[in-house]
Amino acid sequence: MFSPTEENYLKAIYLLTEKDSARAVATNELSAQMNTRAASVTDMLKRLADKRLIHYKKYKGVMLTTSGKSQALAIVRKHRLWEYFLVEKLKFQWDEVHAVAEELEHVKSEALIDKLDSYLNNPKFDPHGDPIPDRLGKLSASGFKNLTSLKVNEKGKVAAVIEQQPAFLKHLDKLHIHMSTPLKVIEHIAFDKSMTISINQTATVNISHEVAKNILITK
Amino acid sequence: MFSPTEENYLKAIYLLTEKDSARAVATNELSAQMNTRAASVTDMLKRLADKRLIHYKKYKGVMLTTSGKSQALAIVRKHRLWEYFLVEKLKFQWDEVHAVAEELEHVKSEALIDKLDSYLNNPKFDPHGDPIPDRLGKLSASGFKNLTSLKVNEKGKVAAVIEQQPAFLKHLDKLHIHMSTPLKVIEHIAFDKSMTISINQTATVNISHEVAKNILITK
DNA sequence: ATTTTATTTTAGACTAATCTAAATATTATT
DNA sequence: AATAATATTTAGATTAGTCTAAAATAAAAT
Repeated sequence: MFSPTEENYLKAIYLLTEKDSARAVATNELSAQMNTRAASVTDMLKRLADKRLIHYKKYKGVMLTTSGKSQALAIVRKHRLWEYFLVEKLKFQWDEVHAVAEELEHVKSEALIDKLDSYLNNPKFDPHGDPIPDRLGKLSASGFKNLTSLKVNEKGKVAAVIEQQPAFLKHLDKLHIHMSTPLKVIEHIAFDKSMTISINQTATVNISHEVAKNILITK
Repeated sequence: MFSPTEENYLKAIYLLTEKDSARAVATNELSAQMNTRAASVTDMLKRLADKRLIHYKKYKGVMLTTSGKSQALAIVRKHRLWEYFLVEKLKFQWDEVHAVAEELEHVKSEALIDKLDSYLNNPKFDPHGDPIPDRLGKLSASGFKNLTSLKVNEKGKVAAVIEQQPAFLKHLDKLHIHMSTPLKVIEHIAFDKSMTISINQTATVNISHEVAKNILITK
């Protein structure tokens, strides 16, 4: 159907607009996300536009068509299901699974993914808290808040993380912050936007804005 | 490390010489196995020879080097472990798994395969009865006999099948011949080399030489 | 409203893997 | 041993995906 490279471009466009699917993605944004040169992106955008997977106007950036979005969701579904499998069944750490899932997501078999989904009991969120689209591309609405938006004394549990680099995830491990860990805001430091929080009612630490903005919270 | 295509050529050479690793594989044999033209095979053989994965003399065919063989065994290991996973855990039929495993075998992660191996409790044979190499490339010796070599009244159980095309496997399903099914030879028909056998002490049927030679038997 | 800077696109080239058609080797047959 | 048939290799082309360098466009700054 589509090559792994085409799939990766579609996925990248989707992920860059996951929060705001109306906006256009710039060529340079994509080249950064894909680790390629802008010229290569332009080449690929022409091909994807020919296949009616994206809306593309020269110099104006790119958006997914309905068909492109449903393709992208299918790939994201595969990626997140495999991540869930790797952590739940094969006992990988949550910071180790991304690279492997990048490869597994391109294996082409509807039956494989549907059977994997059943085998895992149709999980709704992957190990990083990201929603897993169902066969039809539907996402469970999360209603998560960003940690930075909580007021002093507000509490919540870790529901998801945005950044998924191993370096970031290992940092959270060191702080004993995991999925479902209870957090409470002690203080916002205006000077550097950092926050003091209590973790699991035991430790109290200061975390940078950079870290806080990558943590999503639920009740 | 190696491209999926390079891996496929190594695997093909290995499988063609699994019974007799001393013999050379001809270009045309490989082109048939890989569904490509002989000219493409020649191109690839030059590349594999440059990488010291095969011994190659123009017009004289090809053999794996020690390094090529250990690469090939690693790929065969992945293929057969994934087949086992697909049948045992995801409940695929044994005739459905080959194509999917062809893709999964190229996913590059030592950790993935080792963890999968443990998760499956280090199986020694795949769903078709073929031995699964261990991490070091070692195979469990099977000592299976070909069904065609059994004498009248000799008994045994199905231990493996050679041909793995869905059409063949479905034919066996129809005859209720599966892994471990007890068989007994009733008669050899000299005229067409077919055999009459009893299956599971219930049915008695005649099977062609073509079918019989693809079934391996153990006690 | 120009000019400068940044972004994006085009032009042309490269590699891996494939193909067809033609040339060359090997093997089999008379 | 010469010839015919088969197998293999070479030559040259093609496609996907990438690159660098240069040209074109858009956005920002004066």
